[in-house]
Amino acid sequence: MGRAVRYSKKREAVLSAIQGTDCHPSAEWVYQRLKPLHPDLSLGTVYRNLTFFRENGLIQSVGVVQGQERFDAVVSPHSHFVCNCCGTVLDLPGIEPGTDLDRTVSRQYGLAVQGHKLTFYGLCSSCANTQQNFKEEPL
Amino acid sequence: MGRAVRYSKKREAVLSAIQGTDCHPSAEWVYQRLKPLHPDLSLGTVYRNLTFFRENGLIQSVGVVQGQERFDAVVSPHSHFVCNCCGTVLDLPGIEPGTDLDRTVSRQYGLAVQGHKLTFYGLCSSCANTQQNFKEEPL
DNA sequence: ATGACTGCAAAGACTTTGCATCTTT
DNA sequence: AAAGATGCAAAGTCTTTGCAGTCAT
Repeated sequence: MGRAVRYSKKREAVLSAIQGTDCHPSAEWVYQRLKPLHPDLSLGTVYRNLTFFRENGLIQSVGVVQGQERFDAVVSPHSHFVCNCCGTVLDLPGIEPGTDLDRTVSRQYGLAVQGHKLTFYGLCSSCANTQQNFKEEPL
Repeated sequence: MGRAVRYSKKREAVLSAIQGTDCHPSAEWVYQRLKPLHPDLSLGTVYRNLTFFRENGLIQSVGVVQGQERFDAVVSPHSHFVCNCCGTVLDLPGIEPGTDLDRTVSRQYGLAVQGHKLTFYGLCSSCANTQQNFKEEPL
């Protein structure tokens, strides 16, 4: 039988932190966020719990953005937008690739498809404005 | 004016290595591949050239797979499949999300979309067989 | 009591970078 | 000769892990 799982205040806090934000946080973000409330929290614990939650399907990875893995507490299918400039990650509800594309790929290529990620890249509004300013006031 | 770019044997070799395979290599793979032919090649040079090529649009990043960034010399739009078990990356030509989805996202969310990545995850044929064997012969 | 969870710090893995040297132009 | 490219090794980041102590059941 599988290993028993016990309650822990830190674990609960880590999950709440992720579920309570829409910024698709990194491990470091969660750590910084919880450190004031849990002064003895360690970064290792954050990593261990993120792995635990992902393996148990409570959160999913959005992928690695600018060197840091980002997580999402929303596990229902939806796409993301990543700002190439500041690394902000946004949800794009309603944006999905063609219907049942997983099955299409599975059949067409004979692969055991388990899921997919659709991620858009570009500049968020804020960074787009900054870039514009640079254009208007070249060095 | 921009900085001049000069020819270099190593740079050419790095690009050829990527263009000459469909395995979507990592920096380490390129390094190991070229080391016998260029005994004085350094890993730093591989990284510097990969960055150079990506910034100049000669290659693109497929994303980080099992901790290593993977590259693709095919920069025309196409999707990928990543094996969650062995990390193999496959091209999926012909698989694309809905027509002009970039523009749809751009309009619907007011974002400056520059592109997207559509990646499927699952088990490749080889790993799927292995998993099956495990099922058939449980511990 | 048992064994899961944690803090701490060391180790690991991947990537970047400073500087002297070599190469291209 | 000027400036870009490289080798080497050190440093930088992010993440994982071993171990002893703590906490939940």
